[in-house]
Amino acid sequence: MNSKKNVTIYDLADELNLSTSTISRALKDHPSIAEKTRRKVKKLATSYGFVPNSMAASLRNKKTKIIGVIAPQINRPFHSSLISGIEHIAKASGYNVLISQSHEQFEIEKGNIQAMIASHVEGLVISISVETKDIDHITKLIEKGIPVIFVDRVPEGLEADMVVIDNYKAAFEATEHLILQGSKRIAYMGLSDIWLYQERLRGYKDALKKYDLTIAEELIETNCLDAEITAELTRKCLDTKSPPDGIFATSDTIGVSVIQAAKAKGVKIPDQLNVIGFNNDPISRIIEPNLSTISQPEYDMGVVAAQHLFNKISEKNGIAQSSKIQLKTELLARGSSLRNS
Amino acid sequence: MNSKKNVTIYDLADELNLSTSTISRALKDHPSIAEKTRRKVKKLATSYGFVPNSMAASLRNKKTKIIGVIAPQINRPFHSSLISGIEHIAKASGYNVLISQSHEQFEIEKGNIQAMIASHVEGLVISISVETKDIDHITKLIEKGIPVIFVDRVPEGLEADMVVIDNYKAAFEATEHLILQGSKRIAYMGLSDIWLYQERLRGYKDALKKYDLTIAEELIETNCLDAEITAELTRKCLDTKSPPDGIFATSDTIGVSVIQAAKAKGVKIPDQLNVIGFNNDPISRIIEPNLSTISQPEYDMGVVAAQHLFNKISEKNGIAQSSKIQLKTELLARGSSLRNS
DNA sequence: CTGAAAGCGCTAACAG
DNA sequence: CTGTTAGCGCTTTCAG
Repeated sequence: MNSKKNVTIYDLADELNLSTSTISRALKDHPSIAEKTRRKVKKLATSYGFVPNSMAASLRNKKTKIIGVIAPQINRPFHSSLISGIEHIAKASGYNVLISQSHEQFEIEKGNIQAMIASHVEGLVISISVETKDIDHITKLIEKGIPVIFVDRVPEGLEADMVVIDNYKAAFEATEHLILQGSKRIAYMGLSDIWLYQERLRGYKDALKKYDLTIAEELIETNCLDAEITAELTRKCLDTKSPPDGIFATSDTIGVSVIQAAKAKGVKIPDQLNVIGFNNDPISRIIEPNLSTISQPEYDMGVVAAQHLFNKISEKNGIAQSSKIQLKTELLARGSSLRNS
Repeated sequence: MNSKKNVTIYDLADELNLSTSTISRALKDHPSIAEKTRRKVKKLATSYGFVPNSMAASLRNKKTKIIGVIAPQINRPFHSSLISGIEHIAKASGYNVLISQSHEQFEIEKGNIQAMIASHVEGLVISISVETKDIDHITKLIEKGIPVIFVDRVPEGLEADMVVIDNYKAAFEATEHLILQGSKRIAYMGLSDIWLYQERLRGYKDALKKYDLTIAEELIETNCLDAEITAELTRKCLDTKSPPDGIFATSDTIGVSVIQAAKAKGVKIPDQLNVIGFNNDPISRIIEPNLSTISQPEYDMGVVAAQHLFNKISEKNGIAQSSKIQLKTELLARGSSLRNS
């Protein structure tokens, strides 16, 4: 099966009557090697199809050229694009990317992190699960000197490196947009279990306050777990005595369910109900009317997170100065919220 | 920064006045170690927070407990679900997953494979890029004894392990479905550059033949590269003297563009035009009318591919018997193709 | 500019 | 049941 055994620097050394140190140096362009020798070595190496054994190198240098990514779930548009961005930068820097998903479960997340450190990743990009409140398992990593960058789903109130958007501001703007389009009674439909959603909820409320609109608790639904539930909650909401004329949904998935449920009841969008979502998922451009949304630069968030991580990795001196990078979102006004004026 | 240096089995051995071999054995439940010693060792190990250095172990055993996945692009519903399935099984087997994307480019794919073998993955799951015709770089791997499983995008005419669907049959059934719904003149809109699409094209043609319908070359579009082009081609197609009354699209993305373009022209779907897509993407359930489609078990394809790979990895004796696993697809008939009878 | 030698941390004969 | 020993392949002082 294994036809030719792997060639090592010993084989090259023998062949050229040089020492392994010289081979090693020549291969990585060490300045103190004669140009001639270097070429000779490299030529032989390629002709032998020599591939350095990274495990041996890792064992010496404690560098694996691998970074890890832990996401709640990789088959979701947002996260897969995020990972795509990370992978892109990593490869450009000669790194490979190890990926695992927590499936939104705390225990799995902990296990994944263990597995990652067992694989000696040089750094980690983490988007925490909804269940993750206690982050000792992560702070321990950081103390141990392994660079960690949080992205999107960041833990509450921790001084750490992170790449995020301004969820408060984005939600504020989304809500304000509905108001400017004429909505007077706006509902919030989504979740609130993690910090990012709490920020959106806060932004929503503050926008209402700014325009002296009432914050009606009965119009705040924080339990939109799936399409079915969302549809049900939408119906309930629209059936109240004073139904909303605007809805801020914390995701496009939810926004789309809202539109579908509303349309099924004969509610005209946007004439009777303005809707805006969040994420700029592909589905937002398919639903009719097209769903207005907040677009997040998910791919770029991955890119920036990876770049940031590599900075941390290279600056060994690291005076552990933690920074928070905030990327811009964009409000995309589409049919679901643009009233014909 | 690095507070406590990593503990090694030497530290444990010293502490307990045992040899490193005993520690090593105790830790992995080697049968020939006294129950008592084993417990003692394990207890100390956990109390020290000992984490075995996988690089050292790898260097000895040539096992990294890492598999690689190469996909054209990870931020697409199909591939991200596929990867999700692979990751799931890998973790269950104690493996980590290294991921990279070829961005549909042959050279990048080659580079990724190099990087993977440099990271000493124990096996690979590959979905090749559209550009990949020559697969020497991969057969070389296989000869070298590294197990490879192809999935979905498989190279043409190679005896290798693969997990696929029956693209011919699925396309045949999709086309037949349109015929049974009353379509007499059916167009093919999609691509044809890789084998998988050629199979779909073949299935489409054979279905037409079976029902004695003419295969009109002017109704076969194999260049639907993006939404814009697809819309344009759809318009062109519908403007011909004898326009189609049915369209088989090789992906839901294309199918959705077709529907949008047709609706914009005032063509009634499904009354005047039946449409069916492929993949069961989320968007297929958002477009109106909902797009009929062929659902592929992408997550399961990942699961099966990973299981298959682990089989290959464990059976070192490997009489390299290559197998092709075919998973079932399902035709989901929805509004875009169901004529009110 | 090149070589000798030690060692990264773990494993597995082989020998008690 | 436990210990001795010799590496896995590479890097890196320290000496020339």
